Amino acid sequence: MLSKKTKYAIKALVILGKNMDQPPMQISRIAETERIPKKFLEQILLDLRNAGFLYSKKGAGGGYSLNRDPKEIFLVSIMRITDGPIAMVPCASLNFYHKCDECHQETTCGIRDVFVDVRDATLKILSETSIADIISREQSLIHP
Amino acid sequence: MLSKKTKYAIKALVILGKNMDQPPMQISRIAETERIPKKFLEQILLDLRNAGFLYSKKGAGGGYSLNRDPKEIFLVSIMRITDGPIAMVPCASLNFYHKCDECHQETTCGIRDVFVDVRDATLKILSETSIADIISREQSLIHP
DNA sequence: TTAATAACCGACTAAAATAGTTTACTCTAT
DNA sequence: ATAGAGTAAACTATTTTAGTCGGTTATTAA
Ligand code: FES
Ligand code: FES
Repeated sequence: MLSKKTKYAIKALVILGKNMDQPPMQISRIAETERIPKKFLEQILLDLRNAGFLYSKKGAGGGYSLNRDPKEIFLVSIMRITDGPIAMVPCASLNFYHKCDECHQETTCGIRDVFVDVRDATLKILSETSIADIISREQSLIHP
Repeated sequence: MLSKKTKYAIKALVILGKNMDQPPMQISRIAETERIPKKFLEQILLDLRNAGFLYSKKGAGGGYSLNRDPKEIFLVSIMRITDGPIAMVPCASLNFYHKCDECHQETTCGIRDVFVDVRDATLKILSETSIADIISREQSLIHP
């Protein structure tokens, strides 16, 4: 299951993606419109900022805005920041690899072999889908 | 991440799949060979039995064996028993659907739209891969 | 028929991950 | 100066996962 953290992150980025040409938006405003606990969202946006996705400005009139084109922010990158690995077994993870403590020898593990395929299929979609894509998918769903 | 429960379930079914023509195998033997906590494995095998995948026999000389062809036991069915939903968001689950409490209207949700695609890709692999496939993949990995 | 074996069952506990909250600090515009 | 708004670390609560415990029931073999 996707964590709430990841879901909130995507929602925040989508809102900021629709806010591109306007002045920065405050955490409290995002939190209110999406009904996300403010302090929790604060942590999440900070992570995204430290990862380079967001620009932030302190003080009056400050807030957050996207630091790059929403077409270039892909779900896979967000999920790696908020949830960590994409793969369902640690031994199949590209960015968070570690040995499975339950399996004796990973090179001949049939489970790993299957879940590498699952990872590839998932990764293909998540690394092709951007915040801009989510926004345009929502548009298509509203006006079919 | 795949739970240990699911991983243990697959491992147990693989062992039993290799044991098809022999007398039933005891929990304790499976637990020892795969280093799975016995009492935990007991629960898991019981679930698989109640779902109709295993045959069990009590008393001396008893144990567990597969109740059907390993070619007909697919990962998707096992995972649904041990972990529940395949989809990463509840609103995209076929067998364990429920509303997302974070999203206002599911019909126009862009996140859901993407994760339905992810579910389909995952589901395709998991519903095509059987215990027999895992066994033969392991053979291929051992003798390339 | 009794003892041993092995699955069955429900309730309990421990540990880890997730989802937050609290408190205090720093920067910026007015 | 002061109010607005992000930064940061530490703390707490809740939920999920991963087990454990103690006893019951069915089957076989001596
Ligand atoms: S080695 Fe990772 S699943 Fe077996
Ligand atoms: S409705 Fe389920 S992710 Fe939005």
